[in-house]
Amino acid sequence: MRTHTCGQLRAEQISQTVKLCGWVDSARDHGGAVFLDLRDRYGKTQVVASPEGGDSLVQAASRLRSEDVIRVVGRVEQRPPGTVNTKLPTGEIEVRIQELEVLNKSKTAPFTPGQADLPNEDLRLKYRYLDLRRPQMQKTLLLRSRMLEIIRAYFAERQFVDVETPFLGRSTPEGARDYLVASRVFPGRFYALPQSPQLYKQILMVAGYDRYVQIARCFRDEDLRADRQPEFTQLDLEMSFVDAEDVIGMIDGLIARLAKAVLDIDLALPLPRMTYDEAMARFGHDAPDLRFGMELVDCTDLARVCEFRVFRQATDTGGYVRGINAQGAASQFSRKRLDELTEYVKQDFGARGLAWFRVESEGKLWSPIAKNFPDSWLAELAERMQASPGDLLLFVADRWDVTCKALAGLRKRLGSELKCYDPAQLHCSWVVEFPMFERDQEDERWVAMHHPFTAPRPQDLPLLETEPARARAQAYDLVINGSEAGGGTIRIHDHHLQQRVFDLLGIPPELAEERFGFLLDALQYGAPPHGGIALGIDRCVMLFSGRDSIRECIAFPKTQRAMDLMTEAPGEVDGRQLDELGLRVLPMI
RNA sequence: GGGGCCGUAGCUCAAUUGGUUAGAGUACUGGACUGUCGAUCCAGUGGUUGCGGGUUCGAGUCCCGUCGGCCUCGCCA
Repeated sequence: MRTHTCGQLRAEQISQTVKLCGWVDSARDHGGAVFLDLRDRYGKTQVVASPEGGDSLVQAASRLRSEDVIRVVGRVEQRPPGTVNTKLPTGEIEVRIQELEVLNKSKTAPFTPGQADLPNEDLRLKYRYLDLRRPQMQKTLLLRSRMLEIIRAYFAERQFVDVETPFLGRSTPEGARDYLVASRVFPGRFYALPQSPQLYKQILMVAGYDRYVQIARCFRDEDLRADRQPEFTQLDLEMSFVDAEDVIGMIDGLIARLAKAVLDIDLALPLPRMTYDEAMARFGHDAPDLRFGMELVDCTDLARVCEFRVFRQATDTGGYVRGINAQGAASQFSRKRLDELTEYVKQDFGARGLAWFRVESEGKLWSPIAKNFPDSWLAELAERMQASPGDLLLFVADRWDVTCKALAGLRKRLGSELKCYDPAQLHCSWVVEFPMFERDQEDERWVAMHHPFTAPRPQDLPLLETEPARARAQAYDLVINGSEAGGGTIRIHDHHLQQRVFDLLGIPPELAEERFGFLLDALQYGAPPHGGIALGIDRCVMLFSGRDSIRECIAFPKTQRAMDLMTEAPGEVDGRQLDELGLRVLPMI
């Protein structure tokens, strides 16, 4: 039907007769001549209907509207002097229409790809096919496609085996909420869609496929966020006879290749590392944004010797007083905005409050609470915070975890609002040596921080039963611009150690046997040492393309309530389907 | 489950302290125009202000509820 695409024609094709197909992007009707911008995913080309082609041609062209699909046959011509469009790669030429065929007339669209203002997101999602016509969306999906191409090539070159694992598996006791699929053959029994192919890839290691890779779809029935969708794509891989360094090195190479190919950025390897403890101390977060400073400063020792009731109450009960210095920000934060920040740390992180000081000329600290402190103490605080005139100091006095969350939240918010970094910059690093376990506040038990198959550091083995809180895992997270882009661990390959960890997590042997019996069995049949990692592909595309929502990087994403506005999934089903599955829907109260 | 923002013409938005007939741009329809490229010019159509209730002489505006979208805490091994 066509000889060229709409982004292809240049001066070299002048005087050739060509056939183009595409969507009418815009039409400019001058009565005598009609100019049309014809669009496809490759670009735009101006095609012209003029009286030389006949009155009926001009009439037909004047009836065309945005998003009509047409085919034209015509001659490529040099544009007259002064009418070259330098904004278009094809702007030097135009196609003089000889034949015009309307392949499909479009209804007037609720919005068009060319319009200046982006419509609301719900409308974009309902008419996703229109939204996906926008060059911006096409650019992002093409970038995603290219990244996947590079990833597949990278691992193919390194003898990785691509193995597909089941979608229909069984529910796991820990982790995220599962999406369930009812079994027809076994009424009352359910498959679970995979949260990740974790167990299968470990089994593949036991089976001797010592380098496994898969671009795997994963499902988690949890609440959504700007960077979280209920179904998402992971680059999942696993390797045998490796340690953490081997896996990290493998991913270093991949990230560097992607950065070079996609953004033309040369990343220095190896990517920087930081331990979990250091990340929490310096940034209050296990995925710190290292594009800017504003590090957390511990002032607990100073607080302990002051008389200010709020600080003393925190330190006397084993809490901490930590702060950040928003350099030069004092004048930008009115009383009202500081109240907003206070409300933010209270509401979002459960902090009891926010103490703040403005650094005045001569370096004196001013604050409504300053009268609670002697000048010498304030001077010491200013020095600790490396305060300069014009700075804004913010402090949270609370439990360790609250100071972490609140200050990390403030740091992220202020870093963005104060433009502390170049949004186009790409900063990749690793956070390593995560704790093996964390305390479940409600149930008063230990839960695996990563997952229950994570191997502790060999030197921490004795701590498992004595001081589980201090045991560190052979775990590593890839952090890009303050986002967790992926994470992995070296796995337990010893059956006895796996049992010990299950015991510690309070998973009874019978339950472990029921849920993971096949893995525990497999570990006894010659399981090699192994480990791996999974990267969130959607998130990586988001970070590499500089978008701020994962939905912009997924062709057909779901809303915050996990609905697909185009297909209106989830939908109701026929009573007969429920009968076959032995299911009955209860009325919701 | 909690907190916040938003919902006005097909679309993007405006509408003074609660005050006359809810406006603009764009799209759409009709007309003019042979060099535009966000074409231009003229005219026109288009509204249950998401929905329901309340307060008021009077509600797009205030209050309550509800539906939908977004951000976020919890949650996400």
